[in-house]
Amino acid sequence: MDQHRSGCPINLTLEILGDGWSLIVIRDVMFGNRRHFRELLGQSEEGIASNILSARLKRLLAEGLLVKHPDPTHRQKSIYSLTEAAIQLVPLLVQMGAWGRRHTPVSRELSIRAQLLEEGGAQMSADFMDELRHIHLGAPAPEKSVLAGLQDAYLRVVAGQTDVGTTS
Amino acid sequence: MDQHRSGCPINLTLEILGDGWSLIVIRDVMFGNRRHFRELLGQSEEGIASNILSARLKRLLAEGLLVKHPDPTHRQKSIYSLTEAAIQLVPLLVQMGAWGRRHTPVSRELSIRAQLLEEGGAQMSADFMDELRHIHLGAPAPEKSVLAGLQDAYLRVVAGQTDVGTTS
DNA sequence: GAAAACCAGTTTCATTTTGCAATCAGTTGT
DNA sequence: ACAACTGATTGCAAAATGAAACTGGTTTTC
Repeated sequence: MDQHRSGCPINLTLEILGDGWSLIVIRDVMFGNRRHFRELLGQSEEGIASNILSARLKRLLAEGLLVKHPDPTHRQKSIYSLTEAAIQLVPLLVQMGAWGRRHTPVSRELSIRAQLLEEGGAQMSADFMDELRHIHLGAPAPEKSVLAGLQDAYLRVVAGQTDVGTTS
Repeated sequence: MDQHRSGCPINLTLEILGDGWSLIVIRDVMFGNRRHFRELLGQSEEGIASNILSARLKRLLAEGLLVKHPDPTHRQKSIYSLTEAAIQLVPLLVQMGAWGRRHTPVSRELSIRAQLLEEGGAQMSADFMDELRHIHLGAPAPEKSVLAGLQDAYLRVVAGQTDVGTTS
């Protein structure tokens, strides 16, 4: 947090998230529920290097988008959690997914979640954010799990079924 | 366009726009209606360097987010226009502005546009996109100009009036 | 209780990208 | 002819990235 290029909200958001990896990390914590260093390192589609992941986690902690807690089951492990600021990135990520689905060569398996979130509209995003507040901030659990529904749809697509999301 | 890291829509969007300057350039073309190299170079709040601007314009042309036309008034000048793909970034930029306004130290003058677009909702974004299609793609002109409204509000804030956007 | 596997990073080093200032050649106005 | 302006390019130092090996510690396995 030295000096800012300008006070424009788009610029300031870009100064925090405007690189190739920060939002990937947040995406994996948010949608993949990856909470440890090794989970983020190994199970990522994109294959982030350990030094880059380390640097990004450090920066996201400093920027207040993530919080680190010790893991009771393993003295060396830390559990990374989203903060409210990161949870409020949901609509932005939904828009990124929607744009990517329309203008880039996405794969079907990896875009089904984006499709469902786009079709689910603001209500679904709000429900998802409530669920994230439960998972990461300890808020009361919502009745239904958006995340489970997204994961179900993903697994169905991976399994080869193609009639997902067609609101017939 | 060599190899992609993954087929995830968020990742693919990040591969195109995940740097500190690309969205700044698009923002200036979109909201500031800067259409020439020099306009983008000199009148930007953030002070982009000429080699970076040159590289970014080249990449945005290659990615299909901008299009370049010769300027009839000057043989060396080019007019940069947004493509439909870039115009569809409006909701994303609105979300970036909304998040930035909530979680970064924005300045009042530079965030009034973001505030109005956020308050205007999906309808205002759609109207704005129609206006951009008129300006950049030659589509028929809409009745009312969103851009003029945003600029008005900006100038009112700069002039010192503080009762803008308070939906009393 | 020793060995193996796992953990969160760090170190090293080559390559690439940025940031900044100076420069460039072509174009236009005077 | 000449100065100002056009969209860039060049040179160079600093920073960021990427891949792999490595570290110090922890837990599991045999």
